[in-house]
Parts: sequence; C-alpha cells; structure tokens
Amino acid sequence: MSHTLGIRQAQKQKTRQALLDAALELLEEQSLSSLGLREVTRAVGVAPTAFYRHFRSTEDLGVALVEEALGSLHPMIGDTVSAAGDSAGRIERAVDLIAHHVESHPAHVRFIARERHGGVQRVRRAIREQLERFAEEVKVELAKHPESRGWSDDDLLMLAGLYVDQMLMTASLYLEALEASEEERERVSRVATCQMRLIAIGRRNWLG
Amino acid sequence: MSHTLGIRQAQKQKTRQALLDAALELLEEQSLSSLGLREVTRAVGVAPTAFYRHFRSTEDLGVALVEEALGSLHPMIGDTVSAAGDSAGRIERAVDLIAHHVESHPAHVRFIARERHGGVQRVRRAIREQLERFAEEVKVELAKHPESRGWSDDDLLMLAGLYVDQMLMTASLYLEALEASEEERERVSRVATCQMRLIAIGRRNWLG
DNA sequence: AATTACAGAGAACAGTTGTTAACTGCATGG
DNA sequence: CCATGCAGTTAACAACTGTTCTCTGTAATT
Repeated sequence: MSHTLGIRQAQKQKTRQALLDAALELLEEQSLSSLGLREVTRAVGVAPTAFYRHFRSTEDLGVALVEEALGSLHPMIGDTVSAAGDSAGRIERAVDLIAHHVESHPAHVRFIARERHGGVQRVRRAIREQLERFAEEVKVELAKHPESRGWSDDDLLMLAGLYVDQMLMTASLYLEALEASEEERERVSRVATCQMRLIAIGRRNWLG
Repeated sequence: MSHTLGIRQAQKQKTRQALLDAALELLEEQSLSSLGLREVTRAVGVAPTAFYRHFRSTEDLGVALVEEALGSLHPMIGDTVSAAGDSAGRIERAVDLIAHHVESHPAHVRFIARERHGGVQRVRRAIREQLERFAEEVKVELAKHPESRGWSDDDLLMLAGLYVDQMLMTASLYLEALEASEEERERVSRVATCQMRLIAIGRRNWLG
C-alpha cells in the first residue's frame, strides 16, 4: 500500500472526511445546489475558511462525493453478474445485495439518486461517467454468459444499461421504503425481482 | 366551461403563470431546494411580496409545477398504450411521442426528472402520486391487450411500473441529447426502442 | 356613487451567504 | 535546532435571503 501519512496529512484527511460526512448528512433533506459552504463547516465545527483547504466549492465537494459513493462499488458488480447459478438465483442475489447496500449506505444511495438528474452539471456528468463504466463492466460480464451467444456488442450494452438503470431505480425505491414498514420493503424487493425476471425472459427470447 | 373571469382574476392568473414560467426557467440550472422567492419575482419583474399572493413558499410553487408538468399528460397515456397495431408499432409510436414531448416541453421534463428524487419532500410525493396514477392507467390499458390473458393484477401493475420508469428514463436521456447532435438523439431513440422491445418480449413469454 | 376587497409596491428587519485578508500555531524538512 | 510550509482561525466585506408591516390604486360589490 501507500506510504504511511505524517501526523499533518492524517489530520487533514480527517477533517476532509468530516466535511464529506457532514455534507452527506445535510444532503438528506436538500439538494447539492442549495448546500452552503458555511452550513457544512458549521456542522463539522471548523471555520468557514477551512473549507477552502479541501475543496474549491461545494460543487467540488459533490464530485468527491460521487467518487466516494460509487467508486467502491465496482468490485460488487462483477461478483453479482458473474455469480454462479441460474438466472433466477442471480436475480435473487442481486436484489438482496441491493437491499443490503441501501441499508448500510442509505445516504450514498440517496445522494446518487438525487444528484443524477440534479442541478449541478459537473456532478451530473461525474455520475453519468461512473454509471457508464458500470454498464460497460456489466456488459463484459453478461458477455460471458451462454445466453449471450449471438448477441451484438451494441445489444449487450443496451441490456446492461437497462440492468443498471433498473438497479438504481430499485435502490431508490428501497431507500424510500426504509422509513416505511417491513412489508413495504418486502413488496419493493418482490416487484423488483419480478421486473428483473421479466427482463431476463426478454433476454432469453431476444434472438429469432 | 367555467365562468369567464373578471379583469381582476384574469390579471392575477397572468402573473401567477408568469411566476411559474420564470421558476421553470430558473430551474434549468439548479434544484428547487435552492430556488429563492426573490429570484423568481425578480425574473418576472414584480415585488418580492407579490409572491405571497400566489404561493406560500417556493415549495408550494413546486407542487403547482408538478400539476402543470404532469397533469395534462394523462390523456396521452391512453392513446399511446391502447393504440391500434402490433407491439412493434406501439413501441415506435411511444418513443416518437416521448421525443416529441421532450422537444416541445423540455423544461417540464427536466423539472420532473430532477425533482422526482429531489430535496423537497412534498414535491417528491406529488410526483410519486402522479406517476402511480400513470402506472394505474397504463395497467388498465395493458389489461385490454390479448397478451395480458392470464395475468394477475399485481403482475400487470409490475409491468406498468416498469414501462413508466422506462419512459421517464428515456425522456431524461433524450433531454440531455437535445443539446448534443442529431445522431445522439437518434441513438437514444434506437436504444430506448430496443429496451422496450426486450421488455415486450419478456411480457409475451412471462407465463409458463 | 360610495364602499369594500385585494393584487401588488415599498421600505425596513434580522439573518444568512461566499470570499478576501492577515493571523497563529505546529509538524515537517534542511 | 531553526526556518519553512501549511491547516485552521479571526474579522470584516458587500450582497443576498425570507418575512413583516404599511400603503396605494383600482376592480368589484352594494
């Protein structure tokens, strides 16, 4: 791994992370475009001007949050799509994995869903680029399945995009259901499973 | 129709509409949660206090915008889903209709896509309720198709929800492509058509 | 013709915002 | 051990915000 950081740099990264965490919490009930720099520093307990040591603006902070929220998710993709077992098994596993991820990182999921179409262009683009990377990775994994025999590259990417969008949509619905009843969460999972199953059936009968 | 409005009420509705229009334009590069009341009145050219004659807050304005953006869309649903012709024809027609609607009401589409998961709870809920109404209507139309024989009510609603989400996603992608090249718009339409076709195939092979 | 209702204007309020400048204290590298 | 770099502080700025109260002109009502 990388060289051990000095006391100085370690403390800096600590407050930087504190800023990111505070921002993420504040963003639970507003959008990035209304997030104030002073609001964030106040929540952390540092002077407003300290913000500039880490980010040029809240827009920059947002881009960093995209990295934090989605950057660590790539290994999960491969594991899920390329998992052993039949189609039904993979789907069930995927839905469970989404549910679990939403429960352990609700603020991250909320942020991505909110800012994907949000009011800050650079953040939108950062999210779009990450999601395109996801789709590309899903495509590569899908290509390994025997069901993909005879599929064109474009069609595989089309299917991968559909899966990625569906996953995000499911995650967002599940997030809303977090504050509702256990039955509601169960219902969301069930519907999402059916929808992915339907897509998988469409996939099996695509050619010919 | 309703009674003809007096000069007084007519003028009021005129400035009210001016406020809505100005807000919609300002929301092209920010989110509702950062939209200021003064900002809107300034764009219209009226005193800030005039705002209160029409809305209690920008949040209220947002709810009114949801009505304006989605309320007039219901008749379109029925026409599209229940149109004559085979599945392929209906899909082509739907994609064309989406593209046309985005081109004629880009700000409306942007607003809905942005605020669906945005930072203002009441607006989110208003959008969700409208979309649920859409899904219900799509379900009713889908039920009339011969392909729906043997489908449960829940499964039909599941499919309808998938279609609605897919339509919104397509509209949002097409919106982004508006500022890009004609080829990009063409590509978005093509991919969306394929995805809906795949879903339709899944639908045909759902049972059994 | 006189009275009322009410959309919008105007001024003022306390509080907030982003940004600049000059500073302090301390970990780091020579 | 001393000089430098730099994370974080303090103070101040002009500009902006939502909201209240008072006022004005005129359409609507009687």
